Amino acid sequence: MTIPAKERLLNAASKLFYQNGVHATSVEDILDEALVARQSLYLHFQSKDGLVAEFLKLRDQRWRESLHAFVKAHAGNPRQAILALFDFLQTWFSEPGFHGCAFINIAAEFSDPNHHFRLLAGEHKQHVLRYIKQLCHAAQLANPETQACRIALLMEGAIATELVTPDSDAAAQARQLAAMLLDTITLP
Amino acid sequence: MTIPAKERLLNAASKLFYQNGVHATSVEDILDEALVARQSLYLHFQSKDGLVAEFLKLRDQRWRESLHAFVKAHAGNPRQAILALFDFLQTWFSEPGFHGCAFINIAAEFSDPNHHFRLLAGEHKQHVLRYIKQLCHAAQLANPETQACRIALLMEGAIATELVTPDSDAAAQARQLAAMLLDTITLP
DNA sequence: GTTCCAATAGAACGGTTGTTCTATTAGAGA
DNA sequence: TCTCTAATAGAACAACCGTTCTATTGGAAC
Repeated sequence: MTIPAKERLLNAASKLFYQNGVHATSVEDILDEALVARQSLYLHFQSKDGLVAEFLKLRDQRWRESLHAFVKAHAGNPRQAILALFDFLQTWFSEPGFHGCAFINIAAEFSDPNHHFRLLAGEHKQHVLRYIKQLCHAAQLANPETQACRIALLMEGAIATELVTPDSDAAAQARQLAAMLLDTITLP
Repeated sequence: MTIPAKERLLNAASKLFYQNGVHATSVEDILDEALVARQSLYLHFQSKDGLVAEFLKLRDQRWRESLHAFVKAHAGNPRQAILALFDFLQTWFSEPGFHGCAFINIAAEFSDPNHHFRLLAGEHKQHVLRYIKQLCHAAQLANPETQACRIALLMEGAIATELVTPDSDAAAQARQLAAMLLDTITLP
């Protein structure tokens, strides 16, 4: 019935790490949010850093699952599937508490490219790119790998823009650019 | 001859804040980097936060000056001026110590959109966008304001992509997309 | 030479950080 | 009932945080 402490900890940490950043979130904050004893944290996780790593893995998993589900639900044809990526962004942006890409934010907070968190961020982006490549292949685009990189770049641009300029309708802007790209590619 | 303490402080703080983030940079770190006494910091700045604000203002000024100078030097015609934005990004990315956009990073570290740092970040992006709009007007593009937003989004996408995936040649990718956009706009 | 100001060194402040230790409690399975 | 496990409360830890205080130094302007 009651949610076990480990799960509550991970949920609380995920919320706070994403919302306020890793450095700005103290262990005390997490304990308060999760309503869990201090010792329980070190019983289930090695350290705060260990908890951060678990947060990133969970975030990667959940975010990509949401993306896949959304595209599957909103894709009539392969071309629409690619455009659905940007509709997904739009709904994501409108959610309360949106605070950009957790993995871009991690890269902003930790400068060493070889830091464990940074490697997890790189893996996340690789997984997303691989998925976009699948969609580009399915849409039978010319140079699908190149197009996938371009689509990914448009998504990154929308996410970053929405974070600093929330009233810019960045997802729709990026969607229009993607549509233009698809037209330019498929026409000749 | 010798650089005054205030300037050394601001330079050291700028380097460390940009490289490692605000939260990860301690006052002690700044003093060590600047070779300045502790009291001197509080003699020239109100607090660490005050120093952060000065860093952001200086960063905004210098970065935009570099951009303007580069475009002025590499722009044969108005269309080339727009593409030069992405050549500027490419040279920026190749500089040692590149660590993304300082203002995106600030937004990642501070969640409150009304925080002073966030407002400074918003102003920076507004200034850059205004400049891009000037270029789009000069190039006599249809719907220049809309095109400027798209160009800005492509730039954001390149910067974010380069941060997490340094081997992706993001600036060139974005430049190609911009060129396609300009062709699509100007042809009909 | 005296005054003035920028800059220095270094201790001290209260508060917070992540982590560990000790001891106790509640509930489920045997 | 006894045992095992998960979870709790709360003190304690050393280290670090941003900031302030006191006292001193060096050089330039007058």
